[in-house]
Amino acid sequence: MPYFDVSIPLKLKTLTYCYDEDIDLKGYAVKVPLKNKVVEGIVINKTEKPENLVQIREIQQIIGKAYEEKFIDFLKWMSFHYVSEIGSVLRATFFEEIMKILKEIKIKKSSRKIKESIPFQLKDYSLNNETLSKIIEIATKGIFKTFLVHCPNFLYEMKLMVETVKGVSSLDGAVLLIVPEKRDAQRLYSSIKELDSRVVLLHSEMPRSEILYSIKEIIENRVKIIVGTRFAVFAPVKKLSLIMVSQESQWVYKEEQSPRYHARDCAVMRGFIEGCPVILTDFMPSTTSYFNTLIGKYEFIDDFNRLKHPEIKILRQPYQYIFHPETLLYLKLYHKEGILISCPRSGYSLLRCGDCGEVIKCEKCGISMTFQKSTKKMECFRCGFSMTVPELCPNCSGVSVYPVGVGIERVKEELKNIFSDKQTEIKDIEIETEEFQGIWVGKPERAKKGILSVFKGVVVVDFDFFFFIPDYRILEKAFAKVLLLSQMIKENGTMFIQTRNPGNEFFKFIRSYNFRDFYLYELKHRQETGFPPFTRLIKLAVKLKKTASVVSIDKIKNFLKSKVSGELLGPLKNEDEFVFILRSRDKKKLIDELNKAVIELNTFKGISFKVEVDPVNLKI
DNA sequence: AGCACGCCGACT
DNA sequence: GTCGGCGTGCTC
Repeated sequence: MPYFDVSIPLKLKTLTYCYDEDIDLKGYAVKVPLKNKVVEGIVINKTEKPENLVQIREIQQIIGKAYEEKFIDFLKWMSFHYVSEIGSVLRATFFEEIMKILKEIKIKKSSRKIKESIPFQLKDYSLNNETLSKIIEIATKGIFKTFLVHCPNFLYEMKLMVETVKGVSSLDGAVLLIVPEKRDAQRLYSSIKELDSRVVLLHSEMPRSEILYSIKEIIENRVKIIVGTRFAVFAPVKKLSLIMVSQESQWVYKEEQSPRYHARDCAVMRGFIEGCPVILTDFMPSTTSYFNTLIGKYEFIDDFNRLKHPEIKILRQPYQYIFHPETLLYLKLYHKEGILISCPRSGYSLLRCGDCGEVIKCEKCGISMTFQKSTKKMECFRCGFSMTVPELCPNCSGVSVYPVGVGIERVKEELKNIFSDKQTEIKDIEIETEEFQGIWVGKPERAKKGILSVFKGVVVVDFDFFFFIPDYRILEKAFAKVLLLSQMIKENGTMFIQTRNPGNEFFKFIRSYNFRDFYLYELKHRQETGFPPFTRLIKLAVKLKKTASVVSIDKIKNFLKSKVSGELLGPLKNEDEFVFILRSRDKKKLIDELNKAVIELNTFKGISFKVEVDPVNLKI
C-alpha cells in the first residue's frame, strides 16, 4: 500500500497516512483522521512505510489539487530554511482561502470596493531603456536569474515596475510585484489598474473576504499582475513570468510571527524553484544584496545616476549652538523657499552629568531619556516612563547636569531667537501638506519615500545619534535615511549634515554618493566583526515549563554546543525565556545542524522554543 | 477522598 | 488547534 506524508496546518510535523490507490498526490488536499477528529491537510510527498509505527491510518478523502508541485518544494525549503514545522508554513500560505475555493464554498460577492488610491505620478521619469529591455528579455527567456537594480529613488522603482508590466504583458505567466507597505501596494495597484484590469491586490490589512476574492481570481487564472506586501510572495499563481521586489533592503519584509520568513529571500528562492527571473530594486540596496552581486549571485545594474542628486555638505556640529555658521547663513537666505530640519528626537535634549559623563537613562529600559524644558520633566520614549529632572546625577550624585544632544523643542527655541521677526513660520513636518515653504522641523522617520523635490534644503542636526544605535546594519540604514532626505530636495538645493565627527570615513562616501566604496568599507568591517553576510545569525529562545525541574538551561546549552558548530552566545534571560544567539561562518551547515538539533530538542521534556533565522534585531 | 482546573504533550 | 492525562490544590 502506498504511503504519503501529509502536512496539517498546525504546529506539527508531517504525518504519514496510507491510501489504497497508487497515484501521485503531491500537492493534493486530503481529509485525514487525527486523534478522534477528521482534519484537512496537504500531501507533501509519497513516502515509504515508517518502520517504527505500528498503526498507520488511512486518507479518508481526496478533496482536489490545492498546490502546484513546485510550490510544495518552495514550502519545503521554507520549512527547512526557517527551521519551522511545515504545518506552520502552510498556515502562512493562503491555505484557508485555497481550501474554500477548492470546496466551492460559495463566496459571497463582497462589495469589492477597493478604496481607490492616487496613482503614482510617473510621467516625468525617464527610465534607462537598457535596464528595461534587459528585464523583459530575461523574462521572455523564462529562466531564473536575480538582478539588483540600484535606482535613484522610490518613484523610479515604481516606474520600472509599471513599465516592466507593460513590456511583459504578452508573456504566458503572471508578474508578482512586492512592495514594503500597504499604502505603496494600494498606489501601485491603482497605477497598474489604469493600464491593465487583470490585476489584484494582496496586503494583510485587507478584509479576509477581499483576500479570498484575490486568491480566487489568481487560482482561476484571470490574473496577470499581483501587487502586494510581503505575504504576496505566497500567491498561488500557476505560472510566474517575473518577480519584482522594491525597497529590498527594508526590514518590514521580515515576518514577526512564525515562520519568520524574509519576503525578499523567499522571492529569490521562489524564482529559483519556479524558474523565473527576480528583480530586486532599491535606492540604498542592502549590503548583503550588494555582496551577492560581488560574488556573482546577482547581477548589478546601476541606474542611480539617472537623476541628479543634491550636493551634500558635512559640517561640524557646534556644541553651544545648534547650527553651524554655514547652515545658519543658508537658513537665513533660503528659509522662504522651504527648509526641513531633521532632528533625532522630540523634547529639548538629553541630560548629561558633568562629573561622571553619563547620560541620564531610563531606570526601566535603560535607554537615554529626553528632557522637556517646558515641563521640566524627563521622558522615556520607548516605555513612556516619566519623572521630574533629578537634582543629583542618579549615577554618581554629581551636581552639574547639563543638556547634550538636540531635540525638536531645542531647535524651535533657537530658531525663534534667530528669526525674531515673527513672520517666519516654524512648523512641525506634516507629510499630508501640499506646500513646503518656510521652516519645518521633524524627526527623520517622518521622511516619506513618495515625497520628492519639495524643499530648497535639508539640515540634519546631531547626526551622531545614529552611531549610538547598537545594530550591525546601522551604517547602511543611516545612509538610506540621508538619501531619503536628500530626495526631498529640489534641484540646485543643498543638504547639510551636522556631526561632531566630520572626519569619520563614512561621510566621505555619503558626500560623494560613493556606494561602491561604502559597501567595500562596510563589508570589510562586517567580515572582521563576524556579521552577515559573512556569517548567519540565528536566535533561539527557550522556555522552561514549570515541570521542567529535570532539565536545566545549562543542559540545553551543552546540548546545543555539542550539536551546532560555530559560536553559541547566551543565554540571556528575558522574562521567562532564555535567549541564545547562534552564529557561524558556514551558513548552510548552521541551518542543517540546527534542523537536526531541533528534532532532538523536541524530545526534551518540559521545554518549548522558538527559532528566528536572520533575526531583525539581536536585542533580547 | 473527590473533583475542578490548568498545564503539557501528542497527534500518523 | 484540540483533546486527554495527570498533578495540584481546594472543599465537602
